[in-house]
Amino acid sequence: MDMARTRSSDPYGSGAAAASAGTEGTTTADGRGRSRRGPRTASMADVARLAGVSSQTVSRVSNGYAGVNEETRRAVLAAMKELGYRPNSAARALKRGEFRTIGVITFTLATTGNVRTLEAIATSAAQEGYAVTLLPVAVPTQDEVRGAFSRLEELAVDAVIVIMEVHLLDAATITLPPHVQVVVVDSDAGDRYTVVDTDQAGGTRAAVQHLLDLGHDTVWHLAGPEDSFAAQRRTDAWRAVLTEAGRVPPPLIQGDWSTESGYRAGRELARRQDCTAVFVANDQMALGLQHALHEHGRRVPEDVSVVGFDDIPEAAHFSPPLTTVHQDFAKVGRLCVRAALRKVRGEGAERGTTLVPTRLVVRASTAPPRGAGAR
Amino acid sequence: MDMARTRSSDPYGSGAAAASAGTEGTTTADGRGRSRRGPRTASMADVARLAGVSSQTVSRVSNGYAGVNEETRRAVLAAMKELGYRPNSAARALKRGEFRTIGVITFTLATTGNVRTLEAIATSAAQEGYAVTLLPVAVPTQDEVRGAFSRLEELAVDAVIVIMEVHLLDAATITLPPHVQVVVVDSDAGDRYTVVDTDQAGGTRAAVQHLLDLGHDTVWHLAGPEDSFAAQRRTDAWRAVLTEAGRVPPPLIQGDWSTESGYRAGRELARRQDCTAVFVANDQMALGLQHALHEHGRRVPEDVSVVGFDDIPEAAHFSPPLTTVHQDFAKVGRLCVRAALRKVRGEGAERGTTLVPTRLVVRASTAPPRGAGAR
DNA sequence: CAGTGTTATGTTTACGTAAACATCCTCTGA
DNA sequence: TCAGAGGATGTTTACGTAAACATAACACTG
Repeated sequence: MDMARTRSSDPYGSGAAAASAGTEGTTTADGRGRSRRGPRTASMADVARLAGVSSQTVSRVSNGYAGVNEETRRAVLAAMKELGYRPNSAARALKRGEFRTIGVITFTLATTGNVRTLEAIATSAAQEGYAVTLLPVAVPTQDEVRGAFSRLEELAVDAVIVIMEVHLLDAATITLPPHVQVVVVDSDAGDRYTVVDTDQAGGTRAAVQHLLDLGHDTVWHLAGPEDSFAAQRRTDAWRAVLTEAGRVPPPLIQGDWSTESGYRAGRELARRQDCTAVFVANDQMALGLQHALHEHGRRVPEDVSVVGFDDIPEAAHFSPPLTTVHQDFAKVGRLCVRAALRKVRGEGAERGTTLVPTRLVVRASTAPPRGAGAR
Repeated sequence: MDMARTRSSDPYGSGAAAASAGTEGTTTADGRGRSRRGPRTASMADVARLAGVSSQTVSRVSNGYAGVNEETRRAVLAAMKELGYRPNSAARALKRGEFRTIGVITFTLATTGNVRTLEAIATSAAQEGYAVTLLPVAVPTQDEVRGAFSRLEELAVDAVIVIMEVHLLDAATITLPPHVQVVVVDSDAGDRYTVVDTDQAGGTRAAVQHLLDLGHDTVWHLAGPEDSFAAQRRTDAWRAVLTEAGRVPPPLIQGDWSTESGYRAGRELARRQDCTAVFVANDQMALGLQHALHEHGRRVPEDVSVVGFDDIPEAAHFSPPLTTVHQDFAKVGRLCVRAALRKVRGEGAERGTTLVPTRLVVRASTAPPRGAGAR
């Protein structure tokens, strides 16, 4: 569509490499080249020779350009098949100046949100013909982040999606070469980057309001780590809703997204008889919290109501099933890829934040406080 | 070490690109090349010109070869910094014939095991200077798998790690070019591929034996999907242990790894009063199972003992905390990368299976059956 | 002080692809 | 019958890097 090309269905689709299938996995160095293993992979020149055409014609067939005689095309395809030809992506990338690859920098795959987003990104990217290269950052220090970016720059990548708190990014960004596009998830830096994020505030409002509507006097909050913008946004919104409703926000409790930290927080909260409702910043912590509450004889939801955030598939099977804020990770991933590719294609590198809406899923972990009937 | 090189600390480490930092994100096409965005990125030739040396000397500095005069080296480094030079990975890959990238084909990131393994792979690979390219397969059909491999072949990848059931791989493999190395997780095809896997049988034996030792007459089994080798292996081992102990294996219950399927299975099992112990093929299903049992008034572990598999971080906070088989995903990932790289480097492409041991973690979801004290 | 290394650097070339340009046909229409 | 228009194909070249092969300068040795 975009040129004079036909973009026919992938010519290397299936059944290639049959010719050399029986070749043993030779580990010796071959004639030319530097100690590469196995029989050298066929190049366009090889195909061209076999088909009796020029390598340019092979290129044309390979890229699906119109204007190749049907007979010639068939001959070339046959030669490709016989030799098990595959385009060399390095040469292609070098020539075209693009890699058809999106890099994803993420800090951890331990949180469901990151994983689900990553999966959606990979799927969307694949649909667009892009591959996804993963760049894990072991420790969330600026040095590490900078190192990741440094590696990424030498990496074959057209755009970068960062699933991470940006303030770690701030100092590191300066080393980014100007042609690499960045999209960020979980950030408030919409003025500097393109940001795609879940509507943290909206989700939080729904969650907290739900608890207030049930009749709870106030709502406690188990927050995510301080350095997460998502966590911070949820905390801010929680405080705002309570203040607007004329309630006094109880002291903030700090977690780190992990189930374990939820458990620790739960042990604290179980002691407080005045705590009847908790908004937890993610489902994993909510699980730990429920565990602790249960262990200390505080029943959910009779004694304490709990609302989570994420709606991981497991949440429906917690004890009790968790009321939580559903995030559309798939959509976040899709939008990230779309934004990244729009940037790559130069179709308006608009900055700003795109918010993906959330939805409150009410299950069995929330109920009116005891004595609410008396009101 | 491996050559006459010094492999000095990365010359592009930090603070590069400062010169062109202020450049607006120009979206126009530049002079040469095809409509690339932004100021063309500096090449070796540019650096060489600025530093007053040949590009080969730049190459030597870039790759940390010894035998470059200290003064020259400094001049080159300064020029690199000023121009914000980054090696072009496509050209590098083309020249060297390798991409420094490992491809990972996986079917889903919904199961903790896959994710944890992937994360470990990415981390190990990064340490070895390799990037990881993710190739999600949407639907587990042979066509899809073949498509993934087809894409992968054109992708910049030196080796492939497959986290998937191999029988899907069987028919698809034929299209793999001979120089791409494959390592498989979760397979019994050790004769054809290099396989790294958790010691499914050992873990299962420990789990089932633990339940028998507690005094249960027999142990039920909630299995993973039929097409998973890991699931199949666990099922086989479960049956073997029971048979060896002279017990009759109860009918098999089929799940699909998901919490939801565990819940459905749990509803079935809750009805059977003769079921006092269940070995569940993964923790996520165990969560659903516990939920269903609880919902139907069957207490864990008083009425029914449950053992899971995986030891996900959440398992310690289930209600009750889950007794489960701990898998060392990190080690699996590391071994995969090591095997893949050994193949890439041609250091013995040994086939065969490497097993990573497991460990039974006893928590609160298992107990003797009621009336066991009467024995 | 010619001979022989050694060290530092430059020149040529090839990796595989695809854009740009150049041919060479075969029609069409006046 | 031939100019001209297209269609089909070939030739040249460049992408950025790095191996292989020069070369030049210098320090020793006997």
